[in-house]
Amino acid sequence: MPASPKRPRAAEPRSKETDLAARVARISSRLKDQGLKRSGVRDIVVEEFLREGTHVSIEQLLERVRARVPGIGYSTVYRTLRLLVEKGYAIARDFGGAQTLFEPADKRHHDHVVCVGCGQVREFENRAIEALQEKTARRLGFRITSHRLELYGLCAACAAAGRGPPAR
Amino acid sequence: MPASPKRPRAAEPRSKETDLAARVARISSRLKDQGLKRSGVRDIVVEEFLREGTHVSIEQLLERVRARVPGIGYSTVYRTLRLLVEKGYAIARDFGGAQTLFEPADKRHHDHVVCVGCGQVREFENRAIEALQEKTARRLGFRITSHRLELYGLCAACAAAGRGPPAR
DNA sequence: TTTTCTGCAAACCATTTGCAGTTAG
DNA sequence: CTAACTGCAAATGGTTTGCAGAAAA
Repeated sequence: MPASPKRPRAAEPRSKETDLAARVARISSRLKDQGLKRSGVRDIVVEEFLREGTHVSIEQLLERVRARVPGIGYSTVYRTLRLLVEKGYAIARDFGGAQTLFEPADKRHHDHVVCVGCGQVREFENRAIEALQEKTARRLGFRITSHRLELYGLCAACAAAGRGPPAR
Repeated sequence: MPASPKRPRAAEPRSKETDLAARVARISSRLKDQGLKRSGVRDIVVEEFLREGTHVSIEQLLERVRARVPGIGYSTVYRTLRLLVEKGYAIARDFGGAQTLFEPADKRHHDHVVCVGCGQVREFENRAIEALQEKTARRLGFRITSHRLELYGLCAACAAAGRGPPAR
């Protein structure tokens, strides 16, 4: 018989796309459980949002979605993202720029380093810092529910190029 | 002779007001050195801003200044605060609320704990956290120029009262 | 059918800016 | 006089909302 494609022994390796579709379906179905109606347009927004994976602006997202749903308007993207944030599927981040950036909520907790030269955002995680935050807050009588830690500076490339913050 | 008021032996204790006036004068004079013109209205805005000392919104500040300069408009306060920020006399903070809050820049560096129940903002300083931030950033190839650390949670009073974040 | 979703245009809201008159140097 | 300052009203720009028609349950 002709050589059939080898498959890795453990689990069928779901393709990125299959995986994406599954995540979209899961969210869509949970929303339906809450009385909302399924919508093709919304599914596409959610899919493109999840595909992006990190720190998208409404505008960037709109652009990507427009490629598939030419007539879609700003409001739908705004409304969908607000819904995702409300339901806990997305996190809204404000890094000081004009617009809000969004990222999927199903990632590990992390903080951000932002390059003031090129605007790139990198993530990091530091248990020691978190622990100190907790301790500090407790000392002040606060019970912390969330925090925000952002480091601003120049990435290696920008520092080498002598680039600085965008002209003011 | 009648008992004259005792004065502490070291230095004449400048009153809060005298001190305030001096700080205003110093800023005003430095601004003049840079080609700007002195202005009574601006001096008052600066004075009320410094008197407040922490985390004022434009609106709060406008209210205080209006008590002394009834006809003053929003734009003047906005322009003055922007000037103070540009020249390094004020720091603009965005704690997630609608409006920007301002605080004098001549304070020690510090971070903030914000109560999501009552909105109060407390300051703290933690060298250990700062050091870890530096180290973390360096590991990622970044040279940090500034950072932002905010802890959000409930203060003791709000926790006791079972208060939560403002109704959504 | 009934309710949610969607696109469009208008509304919002904090902040900025253009303009014409006022004031400091 | 000249350039900076001020109040006002209009403009900005990201985000939200009201409305009427389209689509899902």
